[in-house]
Amino acid sequence: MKTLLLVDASSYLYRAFHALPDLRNRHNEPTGAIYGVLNMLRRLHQDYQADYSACVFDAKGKTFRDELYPDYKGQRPPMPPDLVAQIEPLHDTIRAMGWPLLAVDGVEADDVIGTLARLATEAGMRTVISTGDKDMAQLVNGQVTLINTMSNEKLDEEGVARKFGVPPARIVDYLALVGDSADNVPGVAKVGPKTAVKWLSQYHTLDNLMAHAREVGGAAGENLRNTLDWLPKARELLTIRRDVPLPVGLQQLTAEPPDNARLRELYERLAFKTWLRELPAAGTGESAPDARATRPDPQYETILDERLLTHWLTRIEAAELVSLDTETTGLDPMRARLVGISFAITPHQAAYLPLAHHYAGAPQQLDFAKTLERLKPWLENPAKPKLGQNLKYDSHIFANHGIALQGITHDTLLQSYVLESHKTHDMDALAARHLGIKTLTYAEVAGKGAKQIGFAQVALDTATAYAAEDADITLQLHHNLYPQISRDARLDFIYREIEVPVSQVLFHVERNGVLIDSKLLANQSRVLGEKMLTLEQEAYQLAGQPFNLNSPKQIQEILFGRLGLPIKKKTPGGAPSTDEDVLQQLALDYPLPKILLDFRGLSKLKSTYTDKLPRMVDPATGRVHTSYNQAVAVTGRLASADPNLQNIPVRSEEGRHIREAFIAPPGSRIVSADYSQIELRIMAHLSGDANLLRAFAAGEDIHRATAAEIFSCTPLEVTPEQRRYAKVINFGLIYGMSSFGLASQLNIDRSAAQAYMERYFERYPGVARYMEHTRDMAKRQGYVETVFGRRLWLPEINAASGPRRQAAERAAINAPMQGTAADLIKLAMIAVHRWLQEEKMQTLLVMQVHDELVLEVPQAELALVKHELPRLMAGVASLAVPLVAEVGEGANWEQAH
DNA sequence: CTGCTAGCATA
DNA sequence: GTATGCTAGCAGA
Repeated sequence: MKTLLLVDASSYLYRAFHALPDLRNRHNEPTGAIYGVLNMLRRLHQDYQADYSACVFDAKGKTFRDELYPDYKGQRPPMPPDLVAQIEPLHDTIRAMGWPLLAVDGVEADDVIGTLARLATEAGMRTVISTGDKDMAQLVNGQVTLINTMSNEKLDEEGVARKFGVPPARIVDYLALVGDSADNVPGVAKVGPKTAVKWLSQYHTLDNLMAHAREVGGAAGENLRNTLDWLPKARELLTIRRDVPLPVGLQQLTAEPPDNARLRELYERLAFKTWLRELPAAGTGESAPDARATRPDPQYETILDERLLTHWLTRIEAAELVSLDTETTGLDPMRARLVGISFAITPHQAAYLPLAHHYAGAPQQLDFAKTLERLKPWLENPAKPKLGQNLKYDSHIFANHGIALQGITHDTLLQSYVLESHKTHDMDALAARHLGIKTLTYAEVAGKGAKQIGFAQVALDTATAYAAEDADITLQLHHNLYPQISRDARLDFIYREIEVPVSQVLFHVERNGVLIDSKLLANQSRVLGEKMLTLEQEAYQLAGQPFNLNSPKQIQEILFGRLGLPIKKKTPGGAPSTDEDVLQQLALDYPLPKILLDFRGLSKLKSTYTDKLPRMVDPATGRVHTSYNQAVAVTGRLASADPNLQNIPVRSEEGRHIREAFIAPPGSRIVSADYSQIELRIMAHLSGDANLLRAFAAGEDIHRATAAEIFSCTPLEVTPEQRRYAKVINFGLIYGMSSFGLASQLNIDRSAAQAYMERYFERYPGVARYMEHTRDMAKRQGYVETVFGRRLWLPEINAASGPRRQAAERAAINAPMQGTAADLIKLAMIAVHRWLQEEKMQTLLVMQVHDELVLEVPQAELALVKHELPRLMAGVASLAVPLVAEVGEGANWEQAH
């Protein structure tokens, strides 16, 4: 008779987490629960030589029980972050051990086990279920037994009857009467095991007991009669399903041989030293004491002759996926030149192709131009899949040499970002985190600081060790990370349909650059400088001495020391603050603060923008090329740097002049389109609030509509002041604001702010519910999601520190809205870029500013773009509210608004 | 030369 | 109250 071994891993996970000491590895990551579950699996593996086996986990997602009974598992506290953190590595290890692992979305582990046990019984197999959960007793029959690996208790039919007092077939009836506090399913009040067993032995079944409920005496009988409506539902909740659809059949539940290399990596990372020693050492057959020796020696070669180049080219051409990395002369993507290229096709094997190393005694290298020509067809072939770490950068490098890199299929930077946007994604960190490998750092091969040398000056053997490792590690990371993405359809969408394609779009946007009127900015700099000089003199007069108006420290000495002005607030460092808010308050009573405010405003404009932007013009293209960081913002937004084009002034009159310097070349115009009220619309969609949805559907002025609700008047009666209040409240909601924050923003007292917020939530109850729900989800699972399934992790959501936790709660409220907006505009960028390419248009996408796209449009395409752009932007998704994009056009960015 | 703080520009 | 990046000043190399 064949045996199926089923492990109710989720039930052990919790128990191991609470039962075992807080073990940690050297990165201070928790490992105790992993250890406990693995230990149990190893024992089971020894005790039962099963023909088929599966380790079953609960998967995420609501199940039919949540639908049936919203309070299901309601009392259960959210999973502690230290436990959440252990799930991934545990899954990885179990897979590496060769166990079939099942986690079926929307189905609890119990139901997966119930269904498999039925299938096995029908196939004439014996089933052993390893569980710590008494509910499973209902599955026991002549062929199905339970084993509690922690207490070593075994239960067959007789054992169940002995332990519970009822046979397996009556366990569900028994549980319905007694209730299950762990799942928050109530039973009959005052009825415990004793009464339940007594009733069931007298009436045999729950149905029969209910039919004769009238006859049952005592207070418990009364309670029984009061619970008659509930009991069938309780029974349904507690009944383990045996008929759920499963993605695999019994035949697939055969153990694989262990992947010892992977186990070695995992045990090293988890610091399970004993088990590590038990592993057969790679190749040598002897045990390996330390981390380095346990991995196969990587084979890295340097390509210096035609024969080896041909060999690698042949392999690359045939490979399903090639990991690729460039080494360059610098970090500026528009200007850096190629020094060498590395490739990897299988883990632990890689090659470095040096092309431009220049140092005394450098070996002869293959001809730069000829070699690139040989590589070019493969590099430019979209049908040859490529993998890299931030291939947007490598695309620029190749573009600098006239090569258009195509076939970008995977990017580990983006994989890590999609999985864990809140962490860092540099390769050294990824290798340490996911592979337990300490990689060579750039500083180790090229030095740091002033003494750093260019990569072209790095000796070839060192260069090979570094460059080949990068390609190799990237490949290994891909094997580790991508499976984690692909098993979740929504994450896979974010990665494949948003991040990977948008990276290509950003490459083009960066390369396009934007035209700047440097003369205009120089003029503005001169004017600003003159004004600043005047203000400076006035400030010296008022202070009675000269001082540096750019130094908060000196300002603080003058204002609060020499002049004795009142201190309004302190900086986090404890010094008296001189920020805008403080100076504005002081300006009401004193002249100097106003001067300082004006000076600061001008100084910021001059140093950050009018002086800086002309210096950022690329001499080769005559344009400014920003660089979009696609993997820093935890919410999914882009970040622009070198220079930052996402914080060009717009609010002040002088500031807006700077936008006049963002121009189009003769014959073209600047077109800008921005999403209208995107985050509030997303809030309406996410919350489903009827009132908010209606206002957007009707195309109302949303702040006016809000004001009308809060102040109980018609929209027409709303005063400008009331509308301003409503606008502050609407924005505050997006930021997860408290009444305290609202009060300080509106300069009103806290109780008034509280009253406004209460009034708001009265009028928009769906929004209130949504905020509650979001906080709750964040605490439960440690992350929140955008509409498209991007995960936004909140590591501090269950922090012990009150302020930190509250900050995380506010971030949790904001993240789905900011993140969904980011998803939408990324989709829009992809759609717009695709359209421009397909139609072979001359129009260039030149900037993205969170909810706005800026394009440079030749006169001939102007009408078409102005018509199509807002349509494409509005059409990327259909939410419960209409998306609206507003388009403008002008000779410069300022006019286009 | 590097790293930190304060302050401030945007969505 | 959310999310970023950049500047100047300043302290310790």
